[in-house]
Amino acid sequence: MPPLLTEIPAPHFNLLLTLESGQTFHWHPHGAGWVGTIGDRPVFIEQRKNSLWISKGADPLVKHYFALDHPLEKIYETFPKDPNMAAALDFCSGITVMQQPVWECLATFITSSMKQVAHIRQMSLAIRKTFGEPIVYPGFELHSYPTPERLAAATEQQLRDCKLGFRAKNLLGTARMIASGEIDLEAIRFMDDEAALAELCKLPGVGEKVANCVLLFAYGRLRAFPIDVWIERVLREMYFKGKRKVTVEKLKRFSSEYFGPYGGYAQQYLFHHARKTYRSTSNS
DNA sequence: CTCCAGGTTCCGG
DNA sequence: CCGGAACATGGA
Repeated sequence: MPPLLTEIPAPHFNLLLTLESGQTFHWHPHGAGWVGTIGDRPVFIEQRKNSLWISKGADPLVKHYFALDHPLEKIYETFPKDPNMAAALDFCSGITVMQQPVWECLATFITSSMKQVAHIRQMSLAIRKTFGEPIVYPGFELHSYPTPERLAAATEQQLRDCKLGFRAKNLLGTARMIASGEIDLEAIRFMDDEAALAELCKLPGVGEKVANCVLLFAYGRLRAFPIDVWIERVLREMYFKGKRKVTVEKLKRFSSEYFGPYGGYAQQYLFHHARKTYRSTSNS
């Protein structure tokens, strides 16, 4: 076990569920905990009951990254009271919507289109290893996520070698627009949700779904509601069963109202619940 | 082998 | 405006 750990309180938080909920893709199991990077720092983190034991000095980073200040109990009170939401909450209680570095989150979700979580992880780790800076942690080869400038200087073929396929062109194009200053990720912080969404969608490979993931997982816009294949399935089966001609537009309008001010939380819980229970309950 | 995966973009009607 | 197809790759 790593030396020099600090204990910080984390009531209501569930580290295992949060790391497995498809928000981030680069953490490695280590002993009873995990090793990974937050920004350019190596961090060990392990949960014991209502506490986290983390690398000494990493408190501020960990608290922010895992959003330990989110008032989960109050957030749950805002969820709609229906059987589907109740089942998802029961299954996912303790998951936080994380606050990841913006560029890292954006780049990772650009590579996520039409990919399973396991594949996203492979691509993410390959990009880090190929282009990122080595980060020292005994027993692991950690790397930072490469900057937009670093990826902007890469070739499309180098990115394809990281198994990105057609996504390589999108990630490269986005990295170049950000490195050149054409799009300013920091300026987006000060925009309202609608303007921020539109700005992100100017980037190649970024549509509404990816943009909403970035708004939710990196910009802390907890109302953002990404609709992917899983959520679309859940919405149609749970809330529009048997209805004809339910357009995606209809689903968007419904979910933006129905799930309330913490719609992004509701979405994340519905997503994780559906993904983990689909095969075992729907058919076999 | 076939199907599908935390989509986006472009094209024809 | 709309539905459909192309786009790469690898688990299940």
